[in-house]
Amino acid sequence: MAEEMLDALDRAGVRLTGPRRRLAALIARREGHFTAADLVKDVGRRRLGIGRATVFRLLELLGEQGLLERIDLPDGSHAYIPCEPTHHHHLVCLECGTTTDVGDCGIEAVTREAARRSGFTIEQHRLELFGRCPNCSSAN
Amino acid sequence: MAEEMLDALDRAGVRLTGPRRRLAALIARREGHFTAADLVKDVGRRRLGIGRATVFRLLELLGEQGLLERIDLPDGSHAYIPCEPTHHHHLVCLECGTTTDVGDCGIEAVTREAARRSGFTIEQHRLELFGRCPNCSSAN
DNA sequence: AACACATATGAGACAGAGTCTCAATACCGT
DNA sequence: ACGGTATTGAGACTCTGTCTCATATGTGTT
Repeated sequence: MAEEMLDALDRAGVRLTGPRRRLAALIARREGHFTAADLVKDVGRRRLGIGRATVFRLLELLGEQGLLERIDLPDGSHAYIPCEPTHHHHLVCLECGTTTDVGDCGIEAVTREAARRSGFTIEQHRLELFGRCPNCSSAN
Repeated sequence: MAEEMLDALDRAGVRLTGPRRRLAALIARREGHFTAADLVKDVGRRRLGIGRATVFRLLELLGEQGLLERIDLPDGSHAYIPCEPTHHHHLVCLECGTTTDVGDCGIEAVTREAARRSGFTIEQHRLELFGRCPNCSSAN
């Protein structure tokens, strides 16, 4: 997972620096979504001495490579989810933060229908699903 | 439109104060989506002397009444759209900012399918469509 | 029409997210 | 090992949104 990110960065032609390796490791060991602030806190807790700006810069880089996607939580804050660089949507557990990807579940048909009704040309869409994961639903 | 908002506020049992009336008028004359900052700027330009906090407070109130919905633009910033208080989704023109509502276009089926595949219990979803409105598409 | 009091207001402090600058550092091809 | 360039950390800065609190303003009652 951390390897995967570093490979992608290498392929993108950026340098594999110490801070980037350490951050990749931190991200890899996270589960579910996390915010930039979470990462910054991790950095502080482990006294890695990595600056805030560097954290944001890596998040942006990984986003560009499609290895991380930024989602908008229901409360309006931003979070990141590690994921494959293919088009898909996210299912976020509101209780434990776990996320799962779901591929195309017929959303294409929905956007086509919306385009037909409105006359709009649709260029991008965002679908986010929130609920409870199997664990949290049953634990209840 | 401004009337509609004021009626709703009245029904909600809040006071119809001067600042609220003036803000409702400002919102009513806007087209498409707008940000809190846009409104604050309007207030400043017209020297209405309405505080920032009051603007945010009214946006929240109108949101609670379902007359305004907050959406997340692709760039991560927040905007508001005046709309009817029924469940629906938004189509946002990336060029001129116009928005249109689309009702249920089959999204229910999509969420059911995602729930089946993942085992999640889905509680809420957010679908936002971005593209170009008929005008902007033809103007090209 | 005036009252009484809860609600709303504006100003500005505050908190948090994210960006920018810049001098110092560290990667990496040669 | 070297040199040029990309990257870094620190901290200033901007922007969004929230909070506090003393003051002002609606509104139901009289």
